[in-house]
Amino acid sequence: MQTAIKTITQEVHPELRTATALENRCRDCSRNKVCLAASLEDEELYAFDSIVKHSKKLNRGEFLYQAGDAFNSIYVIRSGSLKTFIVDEEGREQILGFSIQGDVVALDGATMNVYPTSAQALETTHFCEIPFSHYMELAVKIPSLYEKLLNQMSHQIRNEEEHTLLLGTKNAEQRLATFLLSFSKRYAARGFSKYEFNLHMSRRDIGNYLSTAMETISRLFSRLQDNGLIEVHGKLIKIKSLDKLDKFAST
Amino acid sequence: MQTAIKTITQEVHPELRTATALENRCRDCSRNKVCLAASLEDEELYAFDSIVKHSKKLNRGEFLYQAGDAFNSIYVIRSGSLKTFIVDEEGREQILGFSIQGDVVALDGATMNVYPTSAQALETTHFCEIPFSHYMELAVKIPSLYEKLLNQMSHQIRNEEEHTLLLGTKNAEQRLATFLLSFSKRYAARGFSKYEFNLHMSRRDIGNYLSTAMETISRLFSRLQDNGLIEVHGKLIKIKSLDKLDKFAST
DNA sequence: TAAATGAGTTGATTTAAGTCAGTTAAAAAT
DNA sequence: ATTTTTAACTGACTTAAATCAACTCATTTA
Repeated sequence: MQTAIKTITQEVHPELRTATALENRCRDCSRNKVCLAASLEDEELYAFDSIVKHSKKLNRGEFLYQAGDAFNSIYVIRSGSLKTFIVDEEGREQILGFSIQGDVVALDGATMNVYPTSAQALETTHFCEIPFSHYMELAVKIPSLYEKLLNQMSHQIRNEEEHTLLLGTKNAEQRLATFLLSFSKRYAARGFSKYEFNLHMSRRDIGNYLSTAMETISRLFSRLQDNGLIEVHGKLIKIKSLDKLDKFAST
Repeated sequence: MQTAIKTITQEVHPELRTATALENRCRDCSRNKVCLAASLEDEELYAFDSIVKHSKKLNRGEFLYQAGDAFNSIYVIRSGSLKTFIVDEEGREQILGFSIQGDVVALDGATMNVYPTSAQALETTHFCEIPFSHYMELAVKIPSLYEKLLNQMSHQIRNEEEHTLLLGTKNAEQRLATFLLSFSKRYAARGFSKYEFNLHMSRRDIGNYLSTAMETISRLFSRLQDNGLIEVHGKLIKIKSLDKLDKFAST
């Protein structure tokens, strides 16, 4: 089951993948429809472009920022993935979310002096960095930038609410099924397959996010597989029946 | 234990309490330092004032809005309290938070067509209503209004994150202790006693918010009381030792 | 290429908290 | 005031998931 079958799921859209090297300007970027730059006019896009640093890269395990670091920038993920987490007084880690391509991260730090949480790459990950003070200066001239940010933030609030709903109303199996469905939807929304994808985080991370012991996560993956709902090949997950998984998730 | 000793805790600041009837304008409002109106110049405050409806009132159990209602306004609580919650596909309710005086509510609906969650009064509660579209129009002229909103939203994100941390890393007793401490802090920040206050929500609601059965909440109140950390008189809670409660909460 | 380290899986056992049930206390309704 | 209804409390018992432990597989380092 641990056979390292490397999926090519992330590569079904070569124009997205290979574009990375070329896209040093927002106007050329294949993601400028979903990014904070979305729906800006030519001239506005040019101004926006000029405040963005386009080529930040992290390897697996490296931090984008850590709780306590001076807050300067927010980030948009161009490719790859990361986890955001918080550490309590006793040193216990709590994962708050997993961010993938197109997601804006560090919004919880906006309007604070330091990042309140940490963000760590789960694989090689490319970002655009947006210095927040520059963004806010530009927003005075282009109010739609304020609106984009508000939009992103209210969505982030919604995500946190859904996470709370997940933890509060569902048992471990339903939580895992919901987790898988949520990744399926997010990948689909980005043009990738909703039936197979890599979960780059560890089983421990999934368990932490779902408030469930790693061992239980492992057992549940096996059970879902035994029931024919999914196929598990290490980090590669194939969903055999979205419908059935959906029933498992809610009932 | 259930003796209905009505506390006067909420009334230690008569100027705050009695002000309600008089405060039909932001400039006269005792809360204009903490509200979205905070730090506006005279003229700006006047403009802001003109878009606000100041005298919305709900009785216990009445809804401020329900999930699915058309989104129009955000609200600031002038006095009283409410719970916000979400209902899942199966009809299970999940309480997301409790809001008290000075809190801004409905931010998760901003930038959506309908409220994604519901808000219900826990007692007689007074609000200012702020039509969102008017707010956004005014913000184009007064960019600091955008910043206030962003500020409120990032704080809301932080609150949700802390809630997730609470649910994910602490056992039932620590969760309840943390819950009490959080109310203590919030009341203190508003000029009320940090040692005694009314929890206007039911034990069931507390349990729901903390992902803990109502019966367990009841037992834990008794236990904390037996250990001399708090005194419980129905909904009135007196904290006997903040220090000890703090140790209970984190260790 | 062997050893070491870490991630993941599976089984056995324990436990924190849930559920069920009965009682008491407080509000609400008559 | 008295009854009815609802909320809160407490005890007995059950259970979902955690913990503990042993093992496998994969990846990294020597």
